[in-house]
Amino acid sequence: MEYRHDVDVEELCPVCGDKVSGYHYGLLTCESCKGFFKRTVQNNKKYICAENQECRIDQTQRKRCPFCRFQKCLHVGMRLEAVRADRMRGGRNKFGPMYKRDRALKQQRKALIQAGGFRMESSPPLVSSAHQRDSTYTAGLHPLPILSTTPLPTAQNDCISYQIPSLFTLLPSNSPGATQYQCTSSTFSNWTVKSEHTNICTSSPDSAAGIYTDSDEVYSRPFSPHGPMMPQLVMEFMRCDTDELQLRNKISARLQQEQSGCEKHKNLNTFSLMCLMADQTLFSIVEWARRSIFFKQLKVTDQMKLLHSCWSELLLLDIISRQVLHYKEDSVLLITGQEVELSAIASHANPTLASLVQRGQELVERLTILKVDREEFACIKFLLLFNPDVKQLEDHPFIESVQEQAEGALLEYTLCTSSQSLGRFSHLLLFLSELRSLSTLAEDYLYCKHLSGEVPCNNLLIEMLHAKRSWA
DNA sequence: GTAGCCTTGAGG
DNA sequence: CCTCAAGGCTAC
Repeated sequence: MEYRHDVDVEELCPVCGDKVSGYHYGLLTCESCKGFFKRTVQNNKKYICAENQECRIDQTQRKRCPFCRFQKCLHVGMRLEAVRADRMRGGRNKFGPMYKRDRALKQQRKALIQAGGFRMESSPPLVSSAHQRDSTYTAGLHPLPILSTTPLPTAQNDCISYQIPSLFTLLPSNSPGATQYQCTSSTFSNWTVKSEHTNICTSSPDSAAGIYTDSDEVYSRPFSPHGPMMPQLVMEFMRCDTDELQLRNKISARLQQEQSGCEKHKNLNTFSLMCLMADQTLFSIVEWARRSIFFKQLKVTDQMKLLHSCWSELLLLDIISRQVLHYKEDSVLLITGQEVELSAIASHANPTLASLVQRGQELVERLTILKVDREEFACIKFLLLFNPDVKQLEDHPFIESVQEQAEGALLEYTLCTSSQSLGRFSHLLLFLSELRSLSTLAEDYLYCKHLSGEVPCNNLLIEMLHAKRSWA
């Protein structure tokens, strides 16, 4: 459509295409999608899709599948946290400045269009590219991307029996309903991809952290019925979390299998065992990401870039959070449930490793004093995963928006739970940057060990170690 | 349950 | 004051 002066720029609802009535919950939407989003979030509605969770949502069909409609609302960037837990009317929220910026950008663009006579379709997205990705709901089939990691090195310590995994094979093939992710050729628009719908509305509680079912009662305060509630997004993050006990059993079984499967394993040293454990934990991290809200909406290429960039941070966070949540002075709790005395580690470690452990332990102690909880760790995981600083992301606006949402959710959560929330919030952000620098050191250490042939050939770990260096 | 219109109230 | 994005109300 050619720009006409009497038609305002882009005034169609990104969810259903109806006429926009203003900014609602983070972006310009129509009145009906505003109401639908509000009802869904306020009443904690659960919908089920009767089809394949890929129903087309437009003005005439939007009533047919609330599940897909809500997924689309989330996908285009409507913000759960903009629905007020206390139901207070009127006033302004924190999105005010964002709306203002967006308006200014739209004005600017309108002026440009008027001046240059540009065609509408070629205009770049302003707030989020997500709605444009969705507006083209069928995917062109394009060649699969080639994994741009260096070839796996030959095993110097070839005692590990399982096949070579690649992050790429872990990501798309195993995700149910996500078979449509394909790399788009550069001649096609970046957002020509069939969107996979997240499943947060119907996700079963058993896939979540076990104890957390799905209601507000998790965080509502008995003494204050209208008081702080668990922010919606934090609830979603918790739903994505891995069940610790299940994971413990799975990894313990896997390690036992590895050890009994091969005679040579009998004398696997502690370091090799730790690497195996890290490798298995990485698998669980990839699985967690794969089933997580927002992440599964990304194209595989972006998923890989994000995971390649933050795997060591997530791994380290996994270890640290376990120590904080089950704090025991002077010992380290492994993912298998075993405890190792800190003094034993110190006596066997070389100076580099000892200093890494020391720094990690300091972080654990600080977080233990802060009493950082599962919910905060869940937010931090998303902050690490959705890192907008990663280079060459195809859907950078979406990833940036998730980062902002996760940060907002964490802030809101600390507001609910702490009397000095700002101090707490900035402590947590500080922790984030310290975790990042520590993970870089740990990664370098591991890479050196790998080069000297001391890391067993547990493939995902090594693939990750190589990936970042080949991306760089 | 949906969606159009109404009321509210902080911020400019 | 006015604006406008929240929540509320209600005919359908």
